[in-house]
Amino acid sequence: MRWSQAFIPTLRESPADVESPSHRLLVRAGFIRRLGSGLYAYLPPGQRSLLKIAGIIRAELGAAGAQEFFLPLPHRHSVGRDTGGPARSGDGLSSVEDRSGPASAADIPHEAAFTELFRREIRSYRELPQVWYQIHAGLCDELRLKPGPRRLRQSLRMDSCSFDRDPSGLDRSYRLHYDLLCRTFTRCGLKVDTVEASSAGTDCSQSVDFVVRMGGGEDCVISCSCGYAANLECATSRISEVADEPACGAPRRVPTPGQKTISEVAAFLGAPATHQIKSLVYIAGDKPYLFLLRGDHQLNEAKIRAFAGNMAGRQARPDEIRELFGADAGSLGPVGISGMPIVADYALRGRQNMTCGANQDDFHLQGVTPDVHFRPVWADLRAAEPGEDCSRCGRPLGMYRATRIGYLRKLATASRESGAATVLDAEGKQVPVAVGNYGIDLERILSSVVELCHDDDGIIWPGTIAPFAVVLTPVNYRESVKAAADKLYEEMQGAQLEVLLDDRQERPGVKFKDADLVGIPYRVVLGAEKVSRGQAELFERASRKTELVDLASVIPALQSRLLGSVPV
RNA sequence: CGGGGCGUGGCGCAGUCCGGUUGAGCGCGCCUGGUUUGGGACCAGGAGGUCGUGAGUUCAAAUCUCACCGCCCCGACCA
Repeated sequence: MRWSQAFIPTLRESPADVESPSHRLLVRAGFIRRLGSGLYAYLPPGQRSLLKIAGIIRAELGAAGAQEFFLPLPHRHSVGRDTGGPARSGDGLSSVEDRSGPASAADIPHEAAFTELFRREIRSYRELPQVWYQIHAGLCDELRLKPGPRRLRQSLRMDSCSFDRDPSGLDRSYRLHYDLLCRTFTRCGLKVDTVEASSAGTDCSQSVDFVVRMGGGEDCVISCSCGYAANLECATSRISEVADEPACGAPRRVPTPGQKTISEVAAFLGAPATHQIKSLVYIAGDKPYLFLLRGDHQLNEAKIRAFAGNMAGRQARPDEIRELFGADAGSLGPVGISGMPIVADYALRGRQNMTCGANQDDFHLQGVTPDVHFRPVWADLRAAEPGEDCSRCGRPLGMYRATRIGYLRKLATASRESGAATVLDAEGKQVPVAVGNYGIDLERILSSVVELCHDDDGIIWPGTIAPFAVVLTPVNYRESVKAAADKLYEEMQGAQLEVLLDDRQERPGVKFKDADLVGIPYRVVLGAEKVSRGQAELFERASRKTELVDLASVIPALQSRLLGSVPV
């Protein structure tokens, strides 16, 4: 490609509203442009890199025996309804309206389409295992969009499904994908961590996220030196012990005028936060839920989804709380409450003689004992926090921010009913198939690499996903230098090197700055003096080191370096 | 969905409070000519704007009012 003909619109200055270094560099280097909130166009350099990533994924999946599909995007109601359930507002699915009907889900989970095909076409256990995948632009109805290429209405991703005849087969498919994702990320130049992921809402028995550590990441990971690592959404920690005074008789109602928060009540009644019950009301699917925690603990909202029909709950409004409890939020408690589920965190189990709201403004109850004065459902609701003790080894937990770029899920076969994929086993009986889901987000790979691999001058691509392998930079595109550049350009193309010839009528400084910004791994510089001696400069972007090479050995030198830079 | 902010050549901004000498400017980029040519050159000339859209107030609106649209931030936390 000749740079004079290429569309690589580099910018000297940064646009406003950049949210991260990767966002700024991808825009400045001409890889992406925003077309709307959460909508980014990938320009030719960006598309080239995305295709490189897709190529790596296809190669790894192909080597593992997976087969690629091309699935339709705007499914009608019928597809996915059986298996994926109806599209609900706020469930992360976009919807569209068209001539053939009212709003229909525009983005049924890929496993719904795969499962549909499987049910129609696969009959016998002898046809298993199957691993099916597609690489496509999926839609996502983000509640909160952010500028930058990581929270999008649309994202390019790989989704795959494995179908096995039994759990041990699923174990193999899962392991296959685990290894394959690891190799894919490594080849893209990323170091990844695997962390336990929330299984809420996805109905799965095992769930792992692949994440890249980075400051601006949208996920939090709780981790421990013993190897425990989990997404904050599902992380746990050891519950600190609290000693209780023995309970005596029925709860006592005490006046607490104007005392609403946990800390106010603690000061007023002398009841420490650890001896209080925190009562939180959520509404999900028009139904109220009462969640109880120890006063010093925080609710993890991701964990409550399992109790709210997997729907996104919201905190109840003040008017709803008053209608349900006859009191305001500062005076709520579980005693005497019926007509709604009461879910209590494990940290309250076995406790006694605690303090909570009396469901009457300005009054609290003391001497309340769970399982005696109210009967909750027990669950893990508490948000783990850094500094608490690891539930495995007892050492203090750490936390870091990260971006999720891939996942593995084993679907729970037992709970799959009418929509389940089945086959006939050796005895001719219908048996459920063990299904796994796996995914990779290609755009996040791209932006994560830039986030982690750049310097003040621009992007530093790993050779595997760079838009071009080498940029050929004649200092002046004239006379002997032009002749040498044209000749070398032809030879590089003949050698299958992805070369960009900077034939623009620009000063050398502009060419160097642009090449650094775009981040092309190698640069071959041709200047009049060196060319007259049959030499060229070979510049490596990552190390910023230059060496003199004979013109005749430029191509072999590049080839050996590029091969060396490809891991696995 | 709630609260706040912004919208001025391709990009970044000033001007808006206090309506009128501002024929709407500046930096970067872009075009032409010339001088340059190893890390974002210089000189001269030039193109490019429904001041987000629509209505209103006024002798007069980028500037004041209302509505709508778009975008950004914060909150509700989503894959």
